[in-house]
Amino acid sequence: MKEFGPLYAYIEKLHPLNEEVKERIVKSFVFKRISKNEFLLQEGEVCKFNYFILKGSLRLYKIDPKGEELIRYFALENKFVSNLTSFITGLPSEEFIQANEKTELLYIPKAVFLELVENLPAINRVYRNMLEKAYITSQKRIYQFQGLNAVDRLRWLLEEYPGILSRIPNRLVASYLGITPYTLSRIKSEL
Amino acid sequence: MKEFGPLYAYIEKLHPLNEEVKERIVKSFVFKRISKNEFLLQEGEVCKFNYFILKGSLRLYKIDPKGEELIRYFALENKFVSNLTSFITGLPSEEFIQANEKTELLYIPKAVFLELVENLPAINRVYRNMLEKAYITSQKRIYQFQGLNAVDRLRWLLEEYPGILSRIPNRLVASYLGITPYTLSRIKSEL
DNA sequence: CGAAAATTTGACATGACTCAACTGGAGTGG
DNA sequence: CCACTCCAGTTGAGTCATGTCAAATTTTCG
Repeated sequence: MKEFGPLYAYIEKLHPLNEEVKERIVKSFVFKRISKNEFLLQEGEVCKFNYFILKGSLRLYKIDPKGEELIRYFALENKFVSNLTSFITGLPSEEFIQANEKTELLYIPKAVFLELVENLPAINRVYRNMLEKAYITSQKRIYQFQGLNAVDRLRWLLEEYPGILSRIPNRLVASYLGITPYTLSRIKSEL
Repeated sequence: MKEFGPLYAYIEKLHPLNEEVKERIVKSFVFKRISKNEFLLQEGEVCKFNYFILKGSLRLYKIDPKGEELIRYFALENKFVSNLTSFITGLPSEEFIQANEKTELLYIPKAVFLELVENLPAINRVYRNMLEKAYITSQKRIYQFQGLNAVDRLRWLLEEYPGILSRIPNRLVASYLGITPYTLSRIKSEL
């Protein structure tokens, strides 16, 4: 089960793991390979899984009334991701989760995950950390939109996600930044 | 203890209350009256309380490098509020919490609150609901910044907080919307 | 290799900002 | 009760950042 290395490493940064716990983890998560543009979640569906990304990347977005894709989050390697709102409440998602590139991940069904959260302190810690990080990330992003112009947002992005421009289509990055692809193209030269 | 009516009502929407639990609540929260512009939390302090607003309103904001006040949230009557990030992590706050007007509130120390969260299902439900709402609100706000222009943001605000313009100084509302007071003044006529 | 999509670039339009001047109301002291 | 001051809010003129649309260029991928 060599795929589990990155997941163990992730968890061990939060809480120590022993062999017994590792075994339960191996039994609970499922490996999956998806291709570029494949969906993990569509608008209107309930998010029933939690995903850990091994390789590749996903984006979370919603379609606005004009039909534009508004990207809220890029999830890269070694991140847990799901639509937390739908995952928590059991209500239909307003967002899509889609692969930007060929992606490998481990996923765990909600019921299994919640059971581990109850019974394994390590996973309880993981969940709490997910919620806290999700919240803190959201707040940073609000301030970024509220306080920064296009150039500074790009600078900020490049610190958070170095090399993202050579990896993710710039039209998607532009959406994430809340600017047009034309503007992104222009400000890249001012970097 | 007639001050507790609104708090009971708030909790009872989430979980039923009996007399015994109400008593514990009365013993745990403290009533406080603060005047306009008074601070509940300053940048650099650790947020050690959770507040429930009975009357009046607060704002949560941070000061950006240019010295501008960036308002992230207005908290009105019948809302719980605190700097969740600092409250949860115990790290110093990057934000201020300040009264917009004369305000009456109930506050509870973190340790007492967490003890109630552990022991009273009603308060456990309250905490979970706070976290979920805080997260969901953040996401809505991200999409609002990403997808809406100044006029549409104002429309959105007036749905969320009807009558806010006659209650909170427009210069603060402008900051919340991420626009200048000049622009706010102009777009109000287009409403 | 060739078609389709992504990116870049130019010309122009426009939404929002800046700065300064003006208006009006709230509070204060005589 | 008036006059004065002090902010908050409004308004006008000019500027700047970003958007729009079309065309040229490059990249991607079947």
